Amino acid sequence: MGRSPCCAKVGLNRGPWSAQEDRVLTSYIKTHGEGKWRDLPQKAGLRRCGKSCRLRWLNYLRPDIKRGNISQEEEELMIKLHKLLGNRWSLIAGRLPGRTDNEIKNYWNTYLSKKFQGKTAQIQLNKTKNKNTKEVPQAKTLERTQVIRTRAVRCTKVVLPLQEGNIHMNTNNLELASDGKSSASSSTQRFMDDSSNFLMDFDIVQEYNLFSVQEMLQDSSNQALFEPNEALELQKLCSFLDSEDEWIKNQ
DNA sequence: AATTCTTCCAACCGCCAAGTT
DNA sequence: AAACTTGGCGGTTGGAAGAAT
Repeated sequence: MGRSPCCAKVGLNRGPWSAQEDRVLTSYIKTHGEGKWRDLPQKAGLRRCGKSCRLRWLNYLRPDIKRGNISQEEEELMIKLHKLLGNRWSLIAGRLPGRTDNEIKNYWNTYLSKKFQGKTAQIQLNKTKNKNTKEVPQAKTLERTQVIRTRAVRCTKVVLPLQEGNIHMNTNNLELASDGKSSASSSTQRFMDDSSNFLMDFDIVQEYNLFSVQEMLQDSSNQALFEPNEALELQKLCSFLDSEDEWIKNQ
């Protein structure tokens, strides 16, 4: 009973990957694509756990990965997103093209967390160290706001109907597409066709912090955080939740 | 030059939720 | 419905590399 291990761990390689292992994994994924991590090691001829293969590919071998030299712009974006989302590394990484959650997490824990120590409303930044001798701006301040709590889950099938003129509906009525296509209404289909799935990352039913989003959207310096269509969707979501609250109060 | 200390990050671990049987 | 599997996440750690003594 209980959770079985992802693989038999006996006789498997552990620790740093060799160049040969990297080549084997890269070659296999280029031919067969990602996924089926459990079976991959055996099929590819690697003496590694499937999880380890997945991690190595996602965090290091993927062709679209940028490594190192995090720019000032990326750092500022990281700080803003962390302020908004907290330790939701995968979500933050999703807003920083080419960066992985592991890299963001490491960068935060190594450099940025040291800047933002303390629990007061305003935090002095005084750490300047950076591996690449890049100077980090000093004496910045960061206002602490509540973060939007999201769930670290695969969230691919929750659809938020956000069309203009949306009627009131209880959150229990949020439409769930059973197969991602057949049950999608025109509004949900529109949403799924949208280039941005950003909003689907949030669990609005239980943990959405409306105030934080509204506050964030009102701050023009945060505009760069979102694509125009994403900002629009967030604003629609705020309006929708506002009207939803009103409607519930009136029942 | 040798030793100790510190920093950094790749990799591991356990947990959770979704998906499958 | 329950049991089990899979994929994904965030927290933590071990060891290599660099800095300090």
